[in-house]
Amino acid sequence: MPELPEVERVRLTLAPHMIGKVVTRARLLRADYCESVDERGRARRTKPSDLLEGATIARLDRRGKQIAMIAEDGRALCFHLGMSGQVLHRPRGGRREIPSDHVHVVWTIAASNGACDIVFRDPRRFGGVWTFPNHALMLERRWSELGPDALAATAEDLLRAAAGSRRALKALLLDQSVLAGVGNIYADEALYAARLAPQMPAGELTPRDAANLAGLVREILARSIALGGSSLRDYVDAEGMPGANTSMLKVYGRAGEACMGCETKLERMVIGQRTTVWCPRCQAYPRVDSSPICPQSKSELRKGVKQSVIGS
DNA sequence: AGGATAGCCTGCGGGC
DNA sequence: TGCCCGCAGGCTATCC
Repeated sequence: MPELPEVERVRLTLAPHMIGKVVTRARLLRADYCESVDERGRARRTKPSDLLEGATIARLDRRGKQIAMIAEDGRALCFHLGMSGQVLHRPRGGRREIPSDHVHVVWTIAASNGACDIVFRDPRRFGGVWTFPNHALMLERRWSELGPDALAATAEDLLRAAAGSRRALKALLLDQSVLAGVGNIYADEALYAARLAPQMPAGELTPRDAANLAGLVREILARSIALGGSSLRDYVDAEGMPGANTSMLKVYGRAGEACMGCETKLERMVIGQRTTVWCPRCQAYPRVDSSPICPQSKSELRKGVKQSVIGS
């Protein structure tokens, strides 16, 4: 389930194969997987040039769970991996096996040390690709609705959205217009670390809670990036490598098991159509002053980050 | 208008 | 062995 850390790993592992390189060929194998617009923003059939054929890639950007490819001549596209999307680097003549089913886009990249393909596959097709004649139109059409990137989450971002709101705190964290990049896994993990109940009305968030929660969101995401992301089912980066953050998860996927802090059986509930796992004691609501200590101190988080090397 | 809900889509594991 | 069902969930459209 690619969320911000997994998407960032894809961006980081894709970058050396694409930045400064020329796209010699771009193929869309499934027409309905990509939407394109002309200079006036009107929908049109996708052409290879829309998918950056002939362009030199200037940079790869990311906002939340979306990645953008920006060409030197201004053309731009962005994509979302949805639930099952993968963007894989395949060297020409290489031995690396890539499943050939569910492939929707293939970019061929020229390089002095040999050509390669960048293969976008997405079995469940919850993801997609959107192309634009210029970067500004991409920002306007696709990224303007997104909140600040969750790696830079602040207490103010949360408090602004939470003010007067009765929606569940977890639903707020999952709202991409509040913070871009948090998904079901990291929402549960951050709320557990912050000892806040997922069903708590967002409007009850105090400035102190918000500061703590924002800091934990940043640190949990940063640590996961450093560890290569969380591989639950089929997530791998562009080099086909799974992530090692899965073993760091304290509540996600552990319903019915014991809380690592207090041994209480973790409960499962549904919030906003999403499975939510939480500790009814550590994350008590209404709050209880004498709740036990859960093992997710900031020092422990920092240790996890420092022990890993963040790629550039 | 904020907030909740259906629907998209495939693969997989459990139960029979 | 094989089939059916439930479940996984990011996002958009739609409804209340």
